[in-house]
Amino acid sequence: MARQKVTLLDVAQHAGVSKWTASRAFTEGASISPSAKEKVLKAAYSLGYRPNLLARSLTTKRTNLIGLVVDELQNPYIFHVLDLLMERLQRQGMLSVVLNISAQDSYQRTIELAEQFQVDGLVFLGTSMDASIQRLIRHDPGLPCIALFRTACEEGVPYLSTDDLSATRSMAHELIAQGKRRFAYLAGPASTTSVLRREEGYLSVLAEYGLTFDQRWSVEHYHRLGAYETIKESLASLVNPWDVLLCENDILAIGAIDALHEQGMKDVAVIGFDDIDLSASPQYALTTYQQPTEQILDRAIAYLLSGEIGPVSELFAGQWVYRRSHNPRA
Amino acid sequence: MARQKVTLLDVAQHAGVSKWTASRAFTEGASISPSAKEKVLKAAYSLGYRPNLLARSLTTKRTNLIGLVVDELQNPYIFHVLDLLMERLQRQGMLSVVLNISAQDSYQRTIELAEQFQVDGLVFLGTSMDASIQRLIRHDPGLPCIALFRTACEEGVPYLSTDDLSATRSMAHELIAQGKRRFAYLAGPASTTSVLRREEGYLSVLAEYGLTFDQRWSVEHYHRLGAYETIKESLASLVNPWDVLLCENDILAIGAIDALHEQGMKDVAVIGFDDIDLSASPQYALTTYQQPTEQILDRAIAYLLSGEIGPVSELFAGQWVYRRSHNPRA
DNA sequence: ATCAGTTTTGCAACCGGTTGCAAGCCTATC
DNA sequence: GATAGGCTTGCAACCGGTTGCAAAACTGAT
Repeated sequence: MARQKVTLLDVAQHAGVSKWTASRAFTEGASISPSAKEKVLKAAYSLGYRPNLLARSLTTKRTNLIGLVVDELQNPYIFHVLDLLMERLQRQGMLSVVLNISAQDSYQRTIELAEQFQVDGLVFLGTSMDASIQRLIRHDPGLPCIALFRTACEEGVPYLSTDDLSATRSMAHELIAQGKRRFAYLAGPASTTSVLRREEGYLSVLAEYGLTFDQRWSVEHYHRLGAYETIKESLASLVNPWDVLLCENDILAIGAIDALHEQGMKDVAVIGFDDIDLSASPQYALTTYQQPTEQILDRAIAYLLSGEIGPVSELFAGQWVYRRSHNPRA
Repeated sequence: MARQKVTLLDVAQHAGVSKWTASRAFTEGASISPSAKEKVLKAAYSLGYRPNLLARSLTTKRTNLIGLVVDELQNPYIFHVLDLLMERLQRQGMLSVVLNISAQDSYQRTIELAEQFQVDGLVFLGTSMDASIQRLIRHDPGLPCIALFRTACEEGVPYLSTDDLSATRSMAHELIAQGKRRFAYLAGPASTTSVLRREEGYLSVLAEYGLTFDQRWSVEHYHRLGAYETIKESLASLVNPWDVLLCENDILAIGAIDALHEQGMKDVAVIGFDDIDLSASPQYALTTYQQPTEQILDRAIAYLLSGEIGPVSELFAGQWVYRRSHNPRA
């Protein structure tokens, strides 16, 4: 009935050594004779000993726990990243605790919770962040924090992200070169849109040609249905359609395509961002920007593990993936 | 620089009381005078004190950590469940650590890892399970374990799941009543298929009519692309198509529909299972079984929190959601 | 003012490990 | 055969909390 019945002391007694010697058997590079080590390990195995990592963390100050702060888990891309990140951390011997902001009332509370669990690092995954982050940094200067997949960032928190601005600018140039002139933009929730620079990228190029968005919507969640309904409603009262519908990310683009196809409007170009799995489906065949996910995750994990403070806050380049949606008549 | 700079002792000194009194200020229902409690709380606030939950767990034996063991995180439905579960646990003051079997070599190692982190409970999410689970149960009899969304289960581990068998049997009857006779079945990975009873449900009814599957495939992952390719390949050499394509879950059905539509085969009925968000899209309009997700999660959380050993291992009923795909010609 | 009864508080011990230190042992060298 | 030096080991103390117990303080009634 008693949880964690078998403790280090049990192992030590079973092996006929002191608990300190037993402890050393589990510490790599500790000074212990091969024979003692073998005795301890054998005793541990036969007793089914599981070291209590939490007790250990009390003295070592390392918990091997990384806090993953998420917000919009509706977005399939973020979910995919979460999966990859958790798996990689686990391969490095770390475990992830997931902190959902929407389950707590605020950032403040979420971070407090993470601190209480003594996480070794904190990753902000595609979330907006308010000023209370600052407080965290003050409290715990040794805690590596990093924000992923968001460009703008509060001072003090490094970020790793895609170069949204360059990506969208280059696409805008391309579309204009193809003769497109009437653009619409479908944005996500305001809090997140503000930390991406995709809209900015498109707009800045349009401005060079004296253009702007004919229409612009913002949906409350990164969710297919919201995008679908927004575009459907918009189409009902539309006189002449735009040439291109630019979307903040793929899941919105997919909802938009649902609405367009339902109305039989097959010649509006649709552009996404993320390159989620579904975008490759022949139903959608979405032209989109493939984020440099692996690169960003590799960099993030290196940062978390080494605690190295090197040149953080980098932008990485992905690439445009051209599918049918940007040129639907072809 | 020192992590966790401010400790309970600091707070106590700042408040002018002993650390034991300070400790009591944070324990609900402990015997402490209102004035002392106020002093401590004020000191804690001004110092930015964060109780070390891991240190606490040493004596209390509760970590408020729940291990979530996952396997196939490709499956959007499982991902959705994971999200819901994590959020609900967090609202109850518990945090989730996610353990991915594929990151560890085996179940054995995965469970060891969970034990080392002293989780208060273990949830197996839509995973297959081998006999090593037994060993876990032996080691730690007080640890609540529960398997979700899988019907068959090893002895000793309770499960909560959908009544797959009844669901698929009723659909089979219905389809046969509609005159369908030629069936095909698209299964997922063998390890998981075996713990679901969907195929069994369909087959058992077909057998009553002297029927069986004309064709049956198994794809290695619950992934759109695998299903798409399997069906696409199959269609290439197909002489006359089946009436109904039964799929183990929605994401496979969606891949299958991609392949069917691409070949212009619009009159094969497709049936899914799960009712993921995308199934409601007009592109797919998939007829599928809506799992009783909320019920199962409520029950699971009650079990984990209360440790109650009551009547576990229940099956819950969902409902069929009829959309275009089961009757595409209409 | 006294005393019993009830809070409130301080203390020691403990949870399951780790680590610096000093003592013990072994080996090697002269 | 003595001694220096390196390994191994036991010990005390500690990490940041909690808890049972007993002393202390307060309360109110006599």
